[in-house]
Amino acid sequence: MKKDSQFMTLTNSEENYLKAIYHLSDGGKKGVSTNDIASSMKTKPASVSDMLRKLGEKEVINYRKYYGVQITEEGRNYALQVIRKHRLWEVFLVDKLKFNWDEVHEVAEQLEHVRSPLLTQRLDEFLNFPKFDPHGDPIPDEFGDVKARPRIALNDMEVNAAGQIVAVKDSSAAFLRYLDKVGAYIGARVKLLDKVEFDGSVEILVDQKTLFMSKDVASNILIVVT
Amino acid sequence: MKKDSQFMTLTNSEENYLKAIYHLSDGGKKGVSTNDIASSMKTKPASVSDMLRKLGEKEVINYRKYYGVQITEEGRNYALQVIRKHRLWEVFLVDKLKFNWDEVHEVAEQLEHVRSPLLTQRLDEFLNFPKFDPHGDPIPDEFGDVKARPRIALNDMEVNAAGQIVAVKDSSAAFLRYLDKVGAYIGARVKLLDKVEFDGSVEILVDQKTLFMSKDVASNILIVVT
DNA sequence: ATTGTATTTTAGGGTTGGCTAAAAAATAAT
DNA sequence: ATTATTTTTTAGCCAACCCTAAAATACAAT
Repeated sequence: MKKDSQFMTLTNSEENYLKAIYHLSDGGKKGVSTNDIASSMKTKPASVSDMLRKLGEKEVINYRKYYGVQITEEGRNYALQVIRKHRLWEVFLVDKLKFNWDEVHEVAEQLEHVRSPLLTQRLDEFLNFPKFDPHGDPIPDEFGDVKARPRIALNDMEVNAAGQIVAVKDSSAAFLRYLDKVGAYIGARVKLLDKVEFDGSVEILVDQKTLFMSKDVASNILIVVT
Repeated sequence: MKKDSQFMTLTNSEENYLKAIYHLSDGGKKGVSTNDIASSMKTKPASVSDMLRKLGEKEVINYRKYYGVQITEEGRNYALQVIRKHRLWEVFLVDKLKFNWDEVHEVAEQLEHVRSPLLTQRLDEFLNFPKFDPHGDPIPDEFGDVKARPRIALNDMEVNAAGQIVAVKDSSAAFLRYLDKVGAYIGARVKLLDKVEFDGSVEILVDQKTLFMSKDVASNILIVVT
């Protein structure tokens, strides 16, 4: 049952699953597991299996029973349009309605499902074609293209600048263990409190704690300043 | 099963039914029929019966089988809040996103169901607490109170002013037949094209046609200028 | 008052999306 | 390699909301 992606419509629930699958695969083309989807959506694996069958029939994912799923080209485009709407609404809520950046998620989860291409286009225009949302995440354009986020090494941040950890250069087990121990996981928000001239080490605030980090370590952590 | 109206939540579908019932009863306290609800919602009477039972259990309507339904105090308040959201979004779409006034309904039908008291409040603020929507309908405030629309007789309109027929003073059958014949039903949009000094008669545009109307007739038609 | 018509409700069924419990398949452990 | 464990799927059930067909009730007409 092939439907052209231009005219296909998914239910809100299907859109939410697709979004979750998109986020869990995150660039990497490896499959996503049923359990991961279930826990990220706060639902049960049995419900996920059911939904994967449906999404597979609609060809927005490739589904092989007992193995993970991969999102298809159509699926990715569809997901990106939902994400586009979500992030545009977040910008609206923060910039125009004076919401705090941590109050917007739940409301945007509802607004992202409103179906009106004209609305999305006009909202984009009204907000002056923003490229990033209030969390620093990029807003896909109408074709699904995203602007690469300008990423810098943690030790290249300005003092008092804040941002989000988006990647690490060194991915040795020891390094990742260290990051995990101090709470510096991918996605964590960090603030650079001070730079030590002498050895280039930095004092940062991460996961509600302040700590010192050597220049060596800091230079391997990539940040998006927001 | 009594639920306090402050904390009760209805599904989107239940909200739509309640809104339809509210609009069909329109001030008058007489009951609304199952068939009327069905045709106004483009659904079948059997589906309506089912829903009425549910809405009755939730005490937003008084339901007696085989007789009409009446909306309760709680129901009316709930409906007014949905209508409030609908009309605020219409103002947003027209004033901020440059939609035409006849393009907004479908989108507002979706936006009216977004659940976030903070969003509604901030939107109201952002729009500068509008009292009427782009169609001239009043926007209930957070307590459900609506500002009475300033209504004037058709022949008291300014030349080139446009508005909507909201009521008639004379409701004799002959008069109503005449109105029906010329397409001047309640809710119709009219534009006053010219006034004849000599006899006080008016030239108007209604239902895509221009016609002359005596002062006597025009003075019995009440308009809200928009 | 009885009959006929229109309205409304009930009965039964379909779809979507969730659940639990049990079966099946894949993966890990010995 | 076989067994144990984890993961995933199937089977069966429930609730919301819609439908059609048939039964029940109300209303109108004689």
